[in-house]
Amino acid sequence: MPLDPLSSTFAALADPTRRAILARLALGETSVMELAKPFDMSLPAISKHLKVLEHAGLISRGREAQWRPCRIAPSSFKQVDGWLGNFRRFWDESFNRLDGLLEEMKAEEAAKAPPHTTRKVRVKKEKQRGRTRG
Amino acid sequence: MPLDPLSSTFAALADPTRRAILARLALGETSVMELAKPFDMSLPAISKHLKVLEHAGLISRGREAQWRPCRIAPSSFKQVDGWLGNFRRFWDESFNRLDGLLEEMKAEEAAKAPPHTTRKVRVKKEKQRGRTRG
DNA sequence: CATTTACTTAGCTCATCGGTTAAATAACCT
DNA sequence: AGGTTATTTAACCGATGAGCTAAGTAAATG
Repeated sequence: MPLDPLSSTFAALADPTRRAILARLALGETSVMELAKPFDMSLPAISKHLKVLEHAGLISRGREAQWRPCRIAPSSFKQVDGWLGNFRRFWDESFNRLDGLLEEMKAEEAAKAPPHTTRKVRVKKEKQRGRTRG
Repeated sequence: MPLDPLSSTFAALADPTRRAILARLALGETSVMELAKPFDMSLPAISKHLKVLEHAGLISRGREAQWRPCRIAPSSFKQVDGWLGNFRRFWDESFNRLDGLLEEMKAEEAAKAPPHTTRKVRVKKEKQRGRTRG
């Protein structure tokens, strides 16, 4: 019984070899041989890893003569990011819209009031770092 | 030999029960009993899942009388998000620089109307993080 | 056609994982 | 103290996962 897509994807990402393969592929499409080079591991092992990555939707594979070039496939990454988004507010303080609005209001206010509010402004800027929606 | 932190975290996320637990915890801190309720599963099983989540740095646990309240812990989420960031350009079109510049230009153009002094800053941040609200 | 190159499949081992039940621990409540 | 409630630990089991070697497939090349 196959796992749900998100589970397969996370499972695929839970292996350092596979993450290293993805990191290499982020630099561009390449062959299995090329991908295998950095690892002290048999070729079949790499082949399995690629199968796992493919099944997880993290890579796709083409055919060029005897080579099977691999490349990053976006969709599963996107899904992981989407899932992670449900929790973003826990670490990205400025993610929350209310927070964002508040910060903005403070900024507006601080923009009028000069020097003694500097500290507050700096705090605000730090919180705002990473705020991407609004 | 324990896995590297990122591997443990991804491994922890690769289970639907554990992701459901996290989803519940996103609504707020709660007890093991409460967390176990939705699942057709023994309590020890849940206890194990929580141990995995804790070891993965995804939750932390307190002590209140006989309860061990669980809550989301931000750090590992953050790390996952950070790792994912290396690949964001593959699915988030507005992440890449050219696109970002384009967005900025558009924003500048559209800036005739709205009365925000902080506008420019916000656009810039958006470009940096590469995420815009669609 | 035979060989080389690039991979994949098959079959094995061993460790880990997700689940179980039964028993242990811990704190509260008569 | 004795019991109830909340949770963990122990011991086990079947399935899966990551690695191996050896053999199989597929396409270019001598």
